[in-house]
Amino acid sequence: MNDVKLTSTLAFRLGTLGAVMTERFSARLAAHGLKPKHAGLLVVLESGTATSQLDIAKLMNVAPSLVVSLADRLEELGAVRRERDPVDRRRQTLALTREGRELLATCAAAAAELDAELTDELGPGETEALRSVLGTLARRHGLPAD
Amino acid sequence: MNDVKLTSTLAFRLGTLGAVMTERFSARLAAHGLKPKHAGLLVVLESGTATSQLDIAKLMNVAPSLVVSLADRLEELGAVRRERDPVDRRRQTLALTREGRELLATCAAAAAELDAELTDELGPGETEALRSVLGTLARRHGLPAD
DNA sequence: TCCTAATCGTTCAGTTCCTGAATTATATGG
DNA sequence: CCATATAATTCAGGAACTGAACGATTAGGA
Repeated sequence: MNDVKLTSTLAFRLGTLGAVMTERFSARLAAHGLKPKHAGLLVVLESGTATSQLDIAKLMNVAPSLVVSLADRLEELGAVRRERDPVDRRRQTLALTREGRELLATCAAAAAELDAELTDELGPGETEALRSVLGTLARRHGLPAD
Repeated sequence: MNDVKLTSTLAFRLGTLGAVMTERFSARLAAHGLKPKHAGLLVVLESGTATSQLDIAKLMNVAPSLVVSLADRLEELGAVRRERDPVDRRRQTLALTREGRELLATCAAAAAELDAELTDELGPGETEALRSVLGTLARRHGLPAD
């Protein structure tokens, strides 16, 4: 019988820490009328990886119908423009507006504050190690990277 | 204007990776009739930090009514025994059974498998660095540690 | 050229997970 | 003892998400 402690497992700790972080992130975004997934959508748009709503849904691992409501909200805030693709008129193309880019920068600033809070009592070496490994994992597992 | 990329932020990456991990964890637990929060409750019980349902709720940052249903399920599986505290008969004391301990070990094994999967392409140094920093963060931020 | 099948966005009903308010049982302190 | 506080429970409801159905558009044969 393998005798591993659940709490000292990477999966468990990433899960718990991740939940804490997205909750804090969510609290900050609320002031701007956004939820974490809105920020996720903005990220996808900025990356240019996908513009049609279906592609975005696949990239975000989310139902297409959810992208609709996320996009509705962002359009409402003027962060995103919806345009029919003239080549294939079934497709809706989402484009970041200037306000959208600003909003994304605001989200990034909020996240940076959380980072500072999180690594408060960490040595600079530890912080850099964490940043580096998380970057590697993000790349290896198909998550949005730089 | 601060020019941080949201995707390269620790908060964002921990959130995303954490979501991926708990989803995978959830998928494995499903085979045993459990959800991640059930595992969380088992962890709390094993730690001995809290036995009354209200204390458990506080520790888990969750509504007391949720603990009721989590405990219901675990009792159903024979993983937990509910006993009225004879000193204060309002309190329900939750105690891990042998089956509960076994179930917890099963969860830990599943998480360990996920760890292996996650760190597949990481060097042993990186893996150890990650484990160490996450341990530190868990301790600093009041999350369950060993 | 039609006609059928596929694709995209959208709507909407339903599921899941969780919270907060009421309820019951018990304890505690003037 | 009585008023008030506390523990567990039940239950209605909210937030977030999914999946099925639909309308509009496109594509690919015969």
